[in-house]
Amino acid sequence: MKIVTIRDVAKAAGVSISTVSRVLNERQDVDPNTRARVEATVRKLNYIRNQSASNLKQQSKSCVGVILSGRRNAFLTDLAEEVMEAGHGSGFTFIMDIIDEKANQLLAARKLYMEYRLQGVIILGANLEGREEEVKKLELPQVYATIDAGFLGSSHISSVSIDHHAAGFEAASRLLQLGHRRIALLGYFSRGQDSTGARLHGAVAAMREAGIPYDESLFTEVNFTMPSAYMNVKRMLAEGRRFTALFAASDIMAIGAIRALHEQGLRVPDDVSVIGFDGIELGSFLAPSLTSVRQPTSLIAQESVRLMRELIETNQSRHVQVPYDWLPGETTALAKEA
Amino acid sequence: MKIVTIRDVAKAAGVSISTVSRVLNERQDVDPNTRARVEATVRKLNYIRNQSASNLKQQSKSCVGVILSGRRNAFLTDLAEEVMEAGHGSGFTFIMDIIDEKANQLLAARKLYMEYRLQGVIILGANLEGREEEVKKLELPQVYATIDAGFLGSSHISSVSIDHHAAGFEAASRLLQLGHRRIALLGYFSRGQDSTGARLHGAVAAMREAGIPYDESLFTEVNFTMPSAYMNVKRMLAEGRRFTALFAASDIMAIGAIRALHEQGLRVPDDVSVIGFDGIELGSFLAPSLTSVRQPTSLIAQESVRLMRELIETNQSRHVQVPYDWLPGETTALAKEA
DNA sequence: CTGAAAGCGCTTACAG
DNA sequence: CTGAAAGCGCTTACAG
Repeated sequence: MKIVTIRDVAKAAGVSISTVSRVLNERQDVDPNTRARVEATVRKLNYIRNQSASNLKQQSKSCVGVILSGRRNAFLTDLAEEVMEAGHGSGFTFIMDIIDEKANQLLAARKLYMEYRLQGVIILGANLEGREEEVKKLELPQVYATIDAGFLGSSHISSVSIDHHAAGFEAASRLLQLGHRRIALLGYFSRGQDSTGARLHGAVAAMREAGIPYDESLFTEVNFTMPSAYMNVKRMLAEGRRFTALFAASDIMAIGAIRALHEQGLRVPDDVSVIGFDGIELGSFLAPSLTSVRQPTSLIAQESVRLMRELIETNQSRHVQVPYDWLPGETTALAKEA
Repeated sequence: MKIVTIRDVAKAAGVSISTVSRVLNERQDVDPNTRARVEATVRKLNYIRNQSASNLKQQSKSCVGVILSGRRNAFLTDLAEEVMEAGHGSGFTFIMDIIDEKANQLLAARKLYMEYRLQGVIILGANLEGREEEVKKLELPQVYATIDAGFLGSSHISSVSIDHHAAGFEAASRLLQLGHRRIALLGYFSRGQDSTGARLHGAVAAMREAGIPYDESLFTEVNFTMPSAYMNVKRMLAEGRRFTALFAASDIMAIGAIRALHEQGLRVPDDVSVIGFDGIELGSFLAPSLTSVRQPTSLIAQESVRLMRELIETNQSRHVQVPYDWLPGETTALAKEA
């Protein structure tokens, strides 16, 4: 395939490459007639700009990196899509890097920044636990989506998230109101500086308020995949650890858990109530549909883009909290004992 | 953040940038001592190569594009991941473009090719129906995964796929053996040059062989999303179009269909048997688990990479067929009437 | 409003 | 085995 360069376009249109470049970059200081002629030539020759060459020079372009931790996390991939959509509308160009869930997001962000000369990086679903110093040393505009990074106190870092602790508190409260006393918890159980830990800590707080002490035997550590949730719940059941309700820190984990319950002959919600987290599309198409806590994907995406713009244009750091929704479903019911 | 360039590395290591470049590109004509010194400097300075600059020059690099049609298609996103994995091991660099399901893959391929000076493009989940000319005009090495592009007879095009027609035939045969006579079909119904059409045509052929003529009222056109399958099956049921089995051209569609059946009070598989297609991970975690036809993701991924290599290195075009697996599940049962 | 020229950070013949 | 130099295709002050 013949490669058409800006030089070919310039020659064919009878102008200099500077002028073609101006037209391509939609600068206003071009004569309308010239512009029209160049545009026609671009179309006729099927010219497509070489991104590498363009990026090499153009440092001021609003090219932003998006780090997606874990491609299997339906919530995050949805969020990534919405971020790109929200950004395209307002002139951002994105370059996305999908990394392993367990990979270091900060290293990935740094690498992407260097490789493509970005203006900043939006990091989806990060775990900042114990990485305060590392994050602060990364001196580039960062926006963390789904986690509150305010505690870092960094001037080049913004974030947008729901109140994970409150959401976890609400989920557990709903189960308590239905009469459940033995509630299993699925997820990571960190100190709570990350979103997942905060959800579980919130749930534990609700239980404690209801006079139910934390029962370690009802917690099982699970990474954010269906197989992991499935295996761990299966093991819990095999070990005779019984419960009438289960709160999973993600919908995907809830699905794996439900399968394990199903194989054990336990029915959802008749024998065990289940609440997930995130509110992914799939949840509402399951039978029974999944009860969950919805994170407002579009809103988080829009805020991420807005925060990135503020960080780039006015050097302003903010930490935004957005509301979550309770998502009623068919996997929760009154506890049998009640 | 300070940006470290190849010049900085050269200065710090006391060599020329040519030498640094040689080390970075793992050329063999470098003194071991010099190499070690440069590598140490690279690490010390945390140098990361500017991809734009590198790509601008280096046309011979094995950079391959991957076009993913539709991010919501779990099978294709899995496949994409496996392709990148298979390729990294063998020295390919990938640049992925996720486009809308309805967007033109060929335009996307061309654009990606021009923007990044690729060696070729791997296209996942394409529909070639009625685009023979357009595809052939795209004079760049193309590998189509999941569809047989042999009919194009193009020397710069290879492909790898299962026999979709046979797979569809088998799915329907299984339902027929279970005594089903009224079998609903979900998907696109094209002339059969695309994978989805072939699956449905295969199913129809099986039914015809069993003496069951094609009943248009049992077919519903659905795009590859859960909501679309859900809505359309809901409509079928509302219109009183009854069936005892359903074959969906993808697992995702099967899930949407099952939800519609559930809401109508029809139980799966007691009242309606369901077979999906693809064999995505989620299927086996549903309760009941989804009966399906598995496309061998890893194998398709590996073949795609191998075919691309052959196309680039030896200019050799091939069309490979890989086997599919029958994936037994819990959504199929004997027809009630039987 | 337009063009000639410098330069972005690399890679790669070429010469030694 | 190593370095100086040309050049990849663009963008962007600068001058007019």
